[in-house]
Amino acid sequence: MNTENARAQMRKGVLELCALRVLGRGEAYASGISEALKQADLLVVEGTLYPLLTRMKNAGWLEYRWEESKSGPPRKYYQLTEKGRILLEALNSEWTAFVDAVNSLKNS
Amino acid sequence: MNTENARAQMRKGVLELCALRVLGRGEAYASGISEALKQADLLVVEGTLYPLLTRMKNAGWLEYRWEESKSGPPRKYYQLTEKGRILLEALNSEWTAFVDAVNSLKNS
DNA sequence: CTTGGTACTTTGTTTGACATAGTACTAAAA
DNA sequence: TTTTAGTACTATGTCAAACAAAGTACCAAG
Repeated sequence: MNTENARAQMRKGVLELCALRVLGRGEAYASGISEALKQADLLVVEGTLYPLLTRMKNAGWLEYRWEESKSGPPRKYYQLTEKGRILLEALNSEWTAFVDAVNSLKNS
Repeated sequence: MNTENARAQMRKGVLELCALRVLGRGEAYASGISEALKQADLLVVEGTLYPLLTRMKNAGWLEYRWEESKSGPPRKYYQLTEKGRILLEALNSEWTAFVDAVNSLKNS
């Protein structure tokens, strides 16, 4: 096992939070979100991101609109719903508590 | 979806790190590790912890010795191997980088 | 009208946590 | 002695979700 694998494992647990955080900045489409995660060294592949967005949309956290593109097929621009915004706040709190919990194991 | 579920998801990605951190303090057996994780609000169930320890032992990160108990069957006391200690250091670094990465998504 | 690039979709595989039941050992109660 | 309760470890099956890979659709440039 390499540590690359370890980061992949860690990533899994917070993918939703990460995607929501990106969308918290404003609407975006899949490739844009993917790009933002890549910038943060939290790369995910298509086969993960698209189903994730669909799940979150079905859960009522996101909604989308189609927008034409000059360089290819139309894009689905996602944005947070009110419900999604509330969830994001809750997940942010969870994340902080979680990080503290893991860090508390470090010593002693 | 409740946020309790969210924490469960987050937990999954770092279970190995958490178990290794507990063992970094000194040898321990399954119930002791479970107790330590519970203290940190990172509870895992038997069906998760035992297979995890076995996987890590098979990977060469842990070894164990049997010790008799006055109140029940003998216990497997696990401890880090040299390989496990090196991995723990690497995972600690990964963890820090990972937390930074997720936090970098928070604003802008 | 074919080629290349982009965007989204679909299907199958794999991994690992979890639930549950089962085995084994000890000590104390009936 | 036999039964019961508590503790520790093991084994089996299920499920969710990330991932891999192939497919569909749209556009523009050659």
